[in-house]
Amino acid sequence: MVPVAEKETPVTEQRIVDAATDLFYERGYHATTMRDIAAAVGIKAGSLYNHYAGKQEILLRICLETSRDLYEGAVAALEGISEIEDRLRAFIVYHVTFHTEIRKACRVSDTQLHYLEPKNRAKVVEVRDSHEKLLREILDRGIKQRRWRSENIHVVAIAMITMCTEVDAWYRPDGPLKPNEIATIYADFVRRGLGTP
Amino acid sequence: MVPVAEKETPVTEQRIVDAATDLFYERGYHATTMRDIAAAVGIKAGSLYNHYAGKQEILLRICLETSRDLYEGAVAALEGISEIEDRLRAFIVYHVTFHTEIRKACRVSDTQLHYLEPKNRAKVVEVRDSHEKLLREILDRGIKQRRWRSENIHVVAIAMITMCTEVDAWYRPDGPLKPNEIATIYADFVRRGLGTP
Amino acid sequence: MVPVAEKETPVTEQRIVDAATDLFYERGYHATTMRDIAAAVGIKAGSLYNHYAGKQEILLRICLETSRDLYEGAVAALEGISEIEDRLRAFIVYHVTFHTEIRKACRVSDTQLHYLEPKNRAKVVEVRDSHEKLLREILDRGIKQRRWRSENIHVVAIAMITMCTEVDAWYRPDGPLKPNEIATIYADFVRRGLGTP
Amino acid sequence: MVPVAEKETPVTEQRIVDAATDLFYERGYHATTMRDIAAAVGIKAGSLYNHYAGKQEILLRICLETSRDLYEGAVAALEGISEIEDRLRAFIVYHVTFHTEIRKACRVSDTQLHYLEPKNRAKVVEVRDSHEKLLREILDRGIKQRRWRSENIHVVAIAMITMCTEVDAWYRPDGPLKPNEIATIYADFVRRGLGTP
DNA sequence: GATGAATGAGATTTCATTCAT
DNA sequence: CATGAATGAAATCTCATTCAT
Repeated sequence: MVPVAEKETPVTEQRIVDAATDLFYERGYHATTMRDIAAAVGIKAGSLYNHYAGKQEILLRICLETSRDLYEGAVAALEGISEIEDRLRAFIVYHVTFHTEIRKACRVSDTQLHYLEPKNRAKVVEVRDSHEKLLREILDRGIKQRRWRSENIHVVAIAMITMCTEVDAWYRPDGPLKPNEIATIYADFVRRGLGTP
Repeated sequence: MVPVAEKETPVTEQRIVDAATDLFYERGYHATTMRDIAAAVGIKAGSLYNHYAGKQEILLRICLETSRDLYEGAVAALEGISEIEDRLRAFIVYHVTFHTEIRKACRVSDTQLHYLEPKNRAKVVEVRDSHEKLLREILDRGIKQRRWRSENIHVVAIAMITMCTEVDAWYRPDGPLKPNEIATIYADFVRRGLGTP
Repeated sequence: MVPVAEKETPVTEQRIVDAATDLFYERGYHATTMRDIAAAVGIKAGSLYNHYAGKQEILLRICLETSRDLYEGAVAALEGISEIEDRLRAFIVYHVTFHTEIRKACRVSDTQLHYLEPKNRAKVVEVRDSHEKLLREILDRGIKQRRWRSENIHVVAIAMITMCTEVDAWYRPDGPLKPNEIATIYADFVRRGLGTP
Repeated sequence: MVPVAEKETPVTEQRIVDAATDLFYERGYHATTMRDIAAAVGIKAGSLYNHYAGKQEILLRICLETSRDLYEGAVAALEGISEIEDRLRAFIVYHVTFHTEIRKACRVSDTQLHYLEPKNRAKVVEVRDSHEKLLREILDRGIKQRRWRSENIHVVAIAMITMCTEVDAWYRPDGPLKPNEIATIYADFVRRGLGTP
């Protein structure tokens, strides 16, 4: 009846994913039942299957979408930045911000990933590999330019990225610090940690 | 028949815990069945109940023992060290080493903790609080002595400890670096990261 | 718009029945879903209910139509034939031919019959009774005329008709024999089998 | 406590198979639920899985056991009989008797066979092929000895065996004829039907 | 101590059917 | 007429746990 029929987003699909994200975050994949998800959406369990083939597919969508958003956002965040230390900082700031802003989806995507069947997991891992490559390229370039200590850079890289990722484990939106403040603190910490040879 | 019956180690109890640790590590608490555990030990599911009251109790034992070992080991590692930077370094080195050496138990203890019933979880959290207090004391003292930047030290502290803990997510015993080498790298990174005001 | 609107064949109804026949034949009534049938027709499950009241009704139509066709065809095939052995032969030839030519519908009608609710099944059974009566009359008349061995004629009758019916279990249109060739072989076999006293 | 501990037959397994046979016979495989079977045995549905991996396995056991018994019994029934017509008669008599005596298992084994998954079905089909070979050998030998009409012997063979098999569709233990009486009638019918060239 | 069998509670999934659009 | 979404009932199967032996 309303004239401006906008592109009708499949709203139920989204509500299911949102509900599932919350529940997987709080209870974990296996401890969350289809009934739980359905109840959170306000439908009956069987109705979920009109939208997703099963529980796996819901988890897959969460993990895949989150990973893609993370990757594509990182690419965009680095665009146009050429100075290597700036690139590293941009990467970290984006990473930390992302993990605080949609922290539940991030946390689910990280901690429940290995409950995906191998085939599905592979799809997600592929995206994540692309993402990790972004960081590695930055670090490698920095090493070539002799900006940082190069010994054990791989270990340090893992430590650093882990630290930034795990922000989703403790950040709370009602805490005293805003996402980008935290991001700055992390970026500073990392820069100092990397030192200069 | 012979009197010299030494303290009979409850060997089956230990084998059950070991098997459960491996399985919880690989599949998670909910995806691991009592039959899985029993099969790994070489007995039947019903027999597990001769040793533990149930699945919860097995997880509880893993989490509690691991947390206690971590805490008590940290206390011991700090003993006799007074200089504040040395204490921090000792704490980190011990923390990282511990998380690499018994990484599966550590990982289970971290990631499966919230599948413990509240009462049981509380027991573990108590120990972990004691452990965290150790670090906080070190940091607080360091700040008083103006050794490090004090702004946002809480955030940095969390970042740091998280990073050291998560070593259990990627460390593999057949990798190129020994636990204490990794520990050193981490300690160095942290020291630089903390900087000086 | 044009007046010549001929008798609009309810084409979808027929396509549904045809698809259902194939599926019931291959998977059985219970293993076939409304979605399967709909997909085979090229519509969605809900649309089936614009044509049939439900799955039962589809099966009912298959069984009832097939039984009626069989019965009415048999009556027609016997028309004008008076000699008793000729009548038996005509009955068998028609029976075998019918069961080869529309073998899937016949097979469904036979093997899935008892998945009809009692009331529906009764409708089909009524038609089948009429059909069986045709054969019994032929046999009884033949016995009166002392054409065949009369001992155990009932058992033999069942054996015979069963044999002719079950042709739908193995006949394939691309086999070496045509329906009426098979029918002849069967008729000959039966005539010899019945023997003469 | 009782001394003469005989070999304890896995009685529950057998009772499950027996109950399932009755139910599959009456309602078909898909219309029979695990609960139905369990109730008939007097246990709960879940307990069935202590004995069989699933519904399939129960059906498989019924089909496989019945087919094997049929085959091995036929081999035994033919043993020591060399005259070709006697062999055919012995085969038919055994076949008919078997299908009347354990008619429910036979009927299930025949009509529900194709609800077995391909792999399982193949196991049963293999046994049935051996069985059919027995008949074919008899017929082929008879043809070589010019005992019977040889034209279309394959069609006649199928018709014959079908007829003998389908006895399980109508025989009732409380009917007027005993299994071996029926068997004799059938054998006579077939002998006459085969005729002599 | 170990075991086989039972159980009850529940999980995921399927599916015929309904109905507003 | 067709459809997408919802539903309720049920089905198969899983699993922690109990217990007699």
